[in-house]
Formats: sequence, structure tokens, C-alpha cells
Amino acid sequence: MSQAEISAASNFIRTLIKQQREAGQQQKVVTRFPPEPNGYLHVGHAKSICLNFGIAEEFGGDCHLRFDDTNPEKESQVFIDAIQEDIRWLGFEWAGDVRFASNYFDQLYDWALHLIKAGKAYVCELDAEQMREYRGTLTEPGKNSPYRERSVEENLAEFEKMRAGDYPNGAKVLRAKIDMAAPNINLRDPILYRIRHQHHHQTGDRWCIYPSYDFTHGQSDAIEGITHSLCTLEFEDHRPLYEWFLENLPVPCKPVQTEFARLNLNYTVTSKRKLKLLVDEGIVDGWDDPRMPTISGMRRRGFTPKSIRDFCDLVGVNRAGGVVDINMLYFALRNDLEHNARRGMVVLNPLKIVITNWEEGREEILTSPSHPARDDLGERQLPFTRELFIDRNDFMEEPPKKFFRLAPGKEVRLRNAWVIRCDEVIKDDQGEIIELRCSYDPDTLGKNPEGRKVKGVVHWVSADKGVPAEVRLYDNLFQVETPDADKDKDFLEHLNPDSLSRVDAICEPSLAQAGAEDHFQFERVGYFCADRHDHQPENGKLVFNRTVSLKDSWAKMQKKQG
RNA sequence: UGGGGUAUAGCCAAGUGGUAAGGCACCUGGUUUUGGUCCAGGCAUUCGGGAGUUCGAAUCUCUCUACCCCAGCCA
Repeated sequence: MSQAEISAASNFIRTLIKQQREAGQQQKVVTRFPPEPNGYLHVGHAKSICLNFGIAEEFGGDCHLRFDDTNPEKESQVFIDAIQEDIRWLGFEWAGDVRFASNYFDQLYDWALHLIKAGKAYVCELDAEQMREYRGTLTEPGKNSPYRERSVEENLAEFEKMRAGDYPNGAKVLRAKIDMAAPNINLRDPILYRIRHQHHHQTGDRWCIYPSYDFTHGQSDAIEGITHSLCTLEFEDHRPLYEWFLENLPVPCKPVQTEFARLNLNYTVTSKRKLKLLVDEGIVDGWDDPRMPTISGMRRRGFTPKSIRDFCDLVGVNRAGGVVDINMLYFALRNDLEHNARRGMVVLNPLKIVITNWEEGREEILTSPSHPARDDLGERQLPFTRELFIDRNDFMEEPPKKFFRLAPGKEVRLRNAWVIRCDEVIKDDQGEIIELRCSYDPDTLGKNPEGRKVKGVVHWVSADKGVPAEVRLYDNLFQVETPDADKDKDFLEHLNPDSLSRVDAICEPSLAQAGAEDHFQFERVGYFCADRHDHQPENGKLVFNRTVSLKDSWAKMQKKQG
């Protein structure tokens, strides 16, 4: 068996770069991933990371990590640290040191002066509300600010006062002088600098004016020698502005902005604002809650870096915004885990069975490969005793047709062990099944029984030797495909009440050796990951998170039959 | 009613004038000590609609329609 190889398909950006290289342009490719440190990275960012780092890798270039830190009110060191950890975990390394747009504040300030001197920027004193009125609407042009025609000298003096801290927050702004009647609203004298008496995580209290995104991004790209500035579609309208700054400023080079569609996944939300709300409202247990589509949440859930990278390759890159089926994510996940996760047997919903023809006190140690197709992963020992647990779902007193599991009088294979037959069902006073009396066929270890076919296989754990574990069963956080699509319904109304349930499970003894973040396939059940924080085998506390269930054609068949 | 975009199967997505790749999902069948994996097969007479150019159009032209983004001193 070999793992399905997934590689990135061709896309318009790769095609573009190849064409440029064939035409002899752009020999060196330099990209950048520019997160704002105001939240955790999510799958959507993974797409951008894979694209930017992937392009650089493919064409032998560099990819920079640059924090777009122009709004200190919302940013913090916590996010800066988390973002770096997530990128490294995903398997990427940026070229050179981590960069910050704030590294360029001095240069940006000089360039603002340059625009003022060229008569292309002015200090405006309209307040926020007036500014909105003057801006016009989508269909009506704006009108010029009364401050638009100030002299260069006055603008220089005013801007210097802004920088010196002579004015309170919001009192004045520096604006580019472009065209208040432009059909593209971004060109209606956009704001370059605003006053914010705010401590900055990188520059401390050195500045009380901060440049806007538009005035920062392209120039930062130019300073770093970025060749391809890849961003999402919503910045398309900003491209003329991006280019306007590069043309009107003495920048060292002119990067080109190219937009691609952001990733949307069904059954989840990928909006930083909404994810932050889930965290702040305590709906989930932090940014790395295993139900979160954040990189750190997915990591804790049990996704592997490769599965996320493969997923991004599977999805592709283009300009048509769509919604990707989360099954594609799960496919990439299972595809990786199937090949690389060790196997173990764990009973989530125990039902005791007694092997009546197995002597009291007798214990046999069976061995089984840790992976059916990977000898290099070694083997594990499975103690077999008179009393065992199987899953309640694997027994039915009155089984329907095609139920290949245990039922009164029926036989089933105990995975990695013998074939047993159910002889008797024991119930309590309430009629609840509490135990099954079975007998085993000693001639079926490692071979099929003679003269009959036993179709079903069931997993089990020794009642004496099994070890208890807390197992957290995770499911989609939302129960509808597009939780944020309704205009009149809050996305929180679509939360899946069963996104998390906990069960006390019994594991085969080998699982007591599991280290945090180890991945397993619990045979016949699903893929699980030892919790990064709460799994403490040294204290006898085992905690596993369900990453994703195995495909279940039996469940599908039952569902279809109603 | 302004500007900018996007339409190829249920979903993602190649394709750039020569007769619709691939993947997910789904459906058949086979193998199997995981109802998993794996293997074999099926799944668009047609590319948002219409008209036109052409020997030939998903690709070019015109037109219509639908959907997405933009009126933060957020990014």
C-alpha cells in the first residue's frame, strides 16, 4: 500500500511566474506572508501561507514573514508569538529575520513628507463623521475637504505637530490628494496617517501617529524587494492606490499585487472577528480549542502539518470565490493518518463479555503490528483475559440483516485474536444488557475457522489490563453548511450543541505509553490524538481527542434505510 | 443607480481556437482479521443564458442574467 500523493495543481499565479521567467523577467521571486498580529492564524491563512512559501520554494526564491502592525490598539505580542509558532509547525521557514511594517515607520514618515512637499498630501481636520459625508457614496462623488488646498508649509508644520503629539486622537489626519470624484472610493483622498496616542508592541511610545494599511503595505513590499505581492480579492480595489504610492514615491522597486480568492470552508467560519467572538464569549475553550479552524486548534485536534498542506494543494488557487467542502479537508487528513498513525484498540462504550471457556486467571499476551502495512512502526502487546470489553454498538440482541457483528448465537472475530460466539445475554432488573457470555474457538488464532465464514471483526480490550482514558469526541462546530450566510440570523444560532462530548473509554495497555500529540488510529473507530495540554501519562491521566472518525459505510447504509 | 470582480458536475479545479484532465463526494463490484485501507468501474453530448465570428468555440465578439467585494481614522 502506498499513500496517495497530493501535489499542487497548476494555478494562474504559477503560470504567470513561469511566463515571466520564460520572458526573462523576474529571475528572483520574493513573496511575503503579511499577517496582522491581532488574532490567531486559521485555515484561510494556511492557504495563503502555502501559496506564498510554496511559490518561493518552487522558484528558488524567498518568502518573508512580515507583521502588518500598523494598528497597535488591536495587536499584541501573544499573537506575534503564536503566529510564528504556527507557521513553523506547518513546516515553513521565512527568509531572514521576522520583519515588521513598524521597522519602516521612519522611512514611511519621510515618504509622507515627500508627498506633502510634492503637493500630493495634506493635513485634514474633518472629523470622522464629516469625513464620511465628504466622501460621497458608492454612486455619488465626494467633495473636496476645505483643508485640501493648504500650503505645503502649513501641511508640513501641521504634520510635524501631529507627530509631536500636539493633538488628541482623531483630531487630524494626513490624506493623499488624489480625486474626491473617483468612482473607486479608495482613491477619494485616502488617509495616510492618523493620530493614536497608543503604546506599540514594537516601537513603544516613539510614535503617536500611525500609517494606514494602504500607505504601508506596498511601500513595505518595495523596501523588502518583494516581487509578487499576493493578497486576497477584497484588496483588488486597493490596487490602484497601491500603485499610486509606488509611482509617486522614490521607492527602490515596484512590486506587483496579484489577488486570489480567499478560502471558505463549509460548516465553519473563517473570519477573525467571529473566531475572536467565539473565544471572548467562552463558547470555545480558547483559540486552540480543537473545534476551532485555527491552525493551533487543528493541531490540538490532531491534524498534521502535511494534511493541512495537502488540503491547500487540493483546493488550488484561483479568483473565483467558492465554498470548499470540509470533506476535502477530512480526506487529506485521513489520507495522511491512515499511512502514518499507529493502531490501537479502544472501547468507547464498554460492554463486558466473559469468555466462559477461558480459565479464570489465565492471561495470554498476543502481539500485533502497530500498523498493518508499516513494519517499521513495530508491534504492540495485547493481553487477553477471561473478561473483556467490546463496544455496545457491536452487539445487537435482534440484529438486522447484514449486521456483521455480535448477536445471540452468532460468531464474530475479535480483532487480532480469536473467534467468539455469543451464548448468553445477561440483563439487570431494568432489562439493560450488562454482560455477554461467550465462548472462544481456540483453533482460530491467526487463521479462519474450518467450514464456516466469520465475516465480522470487532475490537476489544482486556477488562483487567485495559487502561482508562478520557476521550473527547469532536464534531463540526456548526450544524449548517454556511453558518454566516444568513443576513437575519446570527451565526451563533447555528452552533452544533454536540460539537463536543466526553466519554470514559478503556484502552489497550500500549496506549498508556502515548506521548502528547501522538496520533493513533483507534481501530474501527477513528483517528485520535493525545491532547497537547491535558494528556499526562506520567500521572496516569490519558486524554485523547477524536481528530476525525473513520469512514463508516455501515452507518451510511443504516441512515439510507432510515 | 457608481466602481471592481467571478461564473466549467453536488463541491474544488485544469483547460487560453482542434472537439471537456484530475481530486472530493456519491454509486457498482472485488480484496480484506479494521463495514477502514487498497483495487477495478461508473458519474458534464457540454462549460451561467442567448446571439454572432469560424471548417471548428468552454476558449474570440456582442448581449443578457446571477452572485461576491467596496462608502473604518481596520487589515
